[in-house]
Amino acid sequence: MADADLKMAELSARSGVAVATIKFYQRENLLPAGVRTGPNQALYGDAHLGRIRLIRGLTEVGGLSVAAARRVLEAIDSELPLPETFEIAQHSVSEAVDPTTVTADALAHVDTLMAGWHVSDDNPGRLAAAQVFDTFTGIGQIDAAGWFRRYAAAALVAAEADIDELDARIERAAKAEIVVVGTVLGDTLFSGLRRAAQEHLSSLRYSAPPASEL
Amino acid sequence: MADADLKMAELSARSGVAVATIKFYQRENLLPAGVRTGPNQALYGDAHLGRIRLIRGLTEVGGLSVAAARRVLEAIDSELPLPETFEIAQHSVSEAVDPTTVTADALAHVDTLMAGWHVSDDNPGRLAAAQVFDTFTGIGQIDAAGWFRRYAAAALVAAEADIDELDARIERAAKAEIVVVGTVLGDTLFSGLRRAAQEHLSSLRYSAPPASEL
DNA sequence: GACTTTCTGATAGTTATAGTATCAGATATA
DNA sequence: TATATCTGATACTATAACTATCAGAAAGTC
Repeated sequence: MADADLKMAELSARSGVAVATIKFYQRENLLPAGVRTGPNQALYGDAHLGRIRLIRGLTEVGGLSVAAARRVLEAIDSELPLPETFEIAQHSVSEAVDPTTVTADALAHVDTLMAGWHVSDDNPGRLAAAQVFDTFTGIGQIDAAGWFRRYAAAALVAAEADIDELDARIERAAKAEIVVVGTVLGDTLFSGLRRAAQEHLSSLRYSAPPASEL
Repeated sequence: MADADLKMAELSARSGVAVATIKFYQRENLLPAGVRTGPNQALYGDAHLGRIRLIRGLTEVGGLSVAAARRVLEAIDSELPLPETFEIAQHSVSEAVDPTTVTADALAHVDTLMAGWHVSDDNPGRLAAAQVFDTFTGIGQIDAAGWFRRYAAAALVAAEADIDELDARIERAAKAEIVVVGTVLGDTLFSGLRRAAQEHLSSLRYSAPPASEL
């Protein structure tokens, strides 16, 4: 597919994003400038269209702020080693948790869930999970049915899928993009599928099955 | 534990939330007024402290907006049947997806993942998952290692844990709270644990294990 | 019992985010 | 030639989530 040579108005029409918003993304360094053909003319290609779609996916679907989207896009564009790209993506999907605000008890419980896992003490996910534990117990709830342990099992399944999907890519650019997209959109995908699964399981458990299934 | 009879300054100190912010939550109907002891005096109890902790958990840990937090708190306080409370919680954790913006292809793929599940066509999670699929394919990525299918399996594990945790409660108030907290904080918990699992698995796969483990 | 502190609800102001809108000049198109 | 469209720069807007100030009134302190 050859480059489409789009003008700004066409780029806007095809992406469904307003011209002023595209200019805003350029100002914010999320989107490179077009190919200049004069002091006030420029052309855009399929790469720009794809980038706009990625930006909207990260912000609208993934819930990233524009600032966070800029950080992960820079990580994709850079020639950083993959583990660094991974780390930037991980830090961008949620705010950093101040380690002093979580209790030692919560961290101990989370570490029990992750027994046998090789996870560094300052892994942001470990702290976030501990924060959930503190909130849970802080409002007087207890984990009566192994909720935390079973979420750890689910997380392991998803993380295996993430790593396998990464392994299926050969080029660095593709790997970097899947790291970012998988990290950011994985949370959205999971929460959507979990909501569907909740409806399924609660209808199974609390409703009488239709006669045809008896 | 008897009611603590806190004044505003003490409530603020114990919760770690500024007085002006607590007043803001009262204005916004997230937090009930205290027990009046005069035209410009009032006392607060443990219930207020717990409610503030719940508000902060929903907003800071769960990422809910104040408006969304108000909706789920109202659902907890109401005498609505549990399925309705569930639905309000589900709709509050993420923005509604316009069904006309997702492709039929994406919906078909998502429905394949959920084969055998009893899920209504307008389940918000089904639409959110389809939106992720569209974003994924829209930037030219393909699902090379069964990423979507494996996420569906993980979601089922988590949803089972959710339902079992709900079943472990007897009183309506406790059930309503766990429905909301589980729905809202479940996403945060999963994403944290997934990030930890990613570090674990990538260290397993890409680093030489220490000599002691050989 | 005077004096200082703290309380109340009401109102107004602040900061950050994510765009939108307008403009002046220059270029493309009919 | 006339109209439409482009460029970058600048200014404006809307919303969210607080945060600050204020005028009484009550509480605590000596």
